[in-house]
Amino acid sequence: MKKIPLIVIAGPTASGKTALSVELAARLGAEIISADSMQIYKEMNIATAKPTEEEMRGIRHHLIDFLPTDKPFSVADYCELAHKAVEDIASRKKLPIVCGGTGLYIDSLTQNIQFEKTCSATDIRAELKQLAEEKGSAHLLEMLREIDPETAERLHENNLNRIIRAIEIYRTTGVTMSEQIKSSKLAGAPYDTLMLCLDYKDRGVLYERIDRRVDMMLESGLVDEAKRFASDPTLATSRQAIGYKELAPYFSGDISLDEAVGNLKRSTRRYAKRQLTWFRRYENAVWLYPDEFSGLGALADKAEEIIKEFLEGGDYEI
RNA sequence: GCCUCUGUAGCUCAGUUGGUAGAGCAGGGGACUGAAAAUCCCCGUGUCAUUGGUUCAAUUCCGAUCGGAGGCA
Repeated sequence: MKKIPLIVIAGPTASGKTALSVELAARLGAEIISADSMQIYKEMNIATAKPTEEEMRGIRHHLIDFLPTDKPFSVADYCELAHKAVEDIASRKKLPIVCGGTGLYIDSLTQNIQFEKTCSATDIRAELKQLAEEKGSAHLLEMLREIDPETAERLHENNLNRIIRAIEIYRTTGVTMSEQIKSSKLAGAPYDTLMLCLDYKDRGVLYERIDRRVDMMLESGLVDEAKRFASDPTLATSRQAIGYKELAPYFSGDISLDEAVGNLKRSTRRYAKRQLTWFRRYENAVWLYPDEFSGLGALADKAEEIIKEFLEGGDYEI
């Protein structure tokens, strides 16, 4: 059976993914599927740098701006929706472009990771967290060792979130994490994927873009937006967004706005670095460096050339 | 002009009673399978301002020079 071709545009925050993906979609008649764990939420517009109507230039975008901020969401949910979106786009003979900075989402989609059916496990999570506070995270790691020694071996004692998650998986599904990982790979890759990654030859240029973008967010009203989300403890996921949690200490009067903005820029830089670390392990990725091109047009020319070459090699009905 | 203090990592500063140096922050690298913008791990060679002297040995002691800060005129 013929596979669906999938173009992925990945890169750190503020690298110019949105502009490039829209330009390419316009040229190729494609549609865009976002792979961004925060742009999924409604109302969180400024901090997430969600593309505006103007920036989308009439290109159809999937999986942005659809979820209420109090709703939890997970990779499994993302994969379910994203696979549907890919099928939908392909059925209309259009090219799907996945664009985003959430590496976990990109990998789970392109590698077709299978997730066990399970409901939310917030009660188990809370119980384990309580236990960790009483007996320490080393104790939880030992508990995990009893259940799943292979996973316990890979996890660092301090990485409590992961330890809890591994125990949680076993308790809710009866399958250990290492078993789940093994079986999740059996399905194989469902798409022919072309991975385009953005980075800057000069890291300083990326960091300047980040600083500038944060300043623009502030001018657009980031402080007001953050006020609505930063101090609401019921918003488990959405309030973790970079841009909200850094401003929270300013709202509580603990630090000045200048200091909070400095922290926000630093958090964004560190995030960009983590994203690059994730993408660097892609073996077949084609890397593009915007600071080596004269502008968006030239960058898109190059990307378009690579994509066309890729599509010609596959005899697709797109 | 005189006096005092000061010059060590990108920044703020420790330190070596003389045997060429280490913290915090910044920064860099890495991991990643249901919270992932989350979570976690690892990484410190730098003309110790310049220059002359004392010494087996000077970043450390002494002198001069050049920066910086403060005080007195």
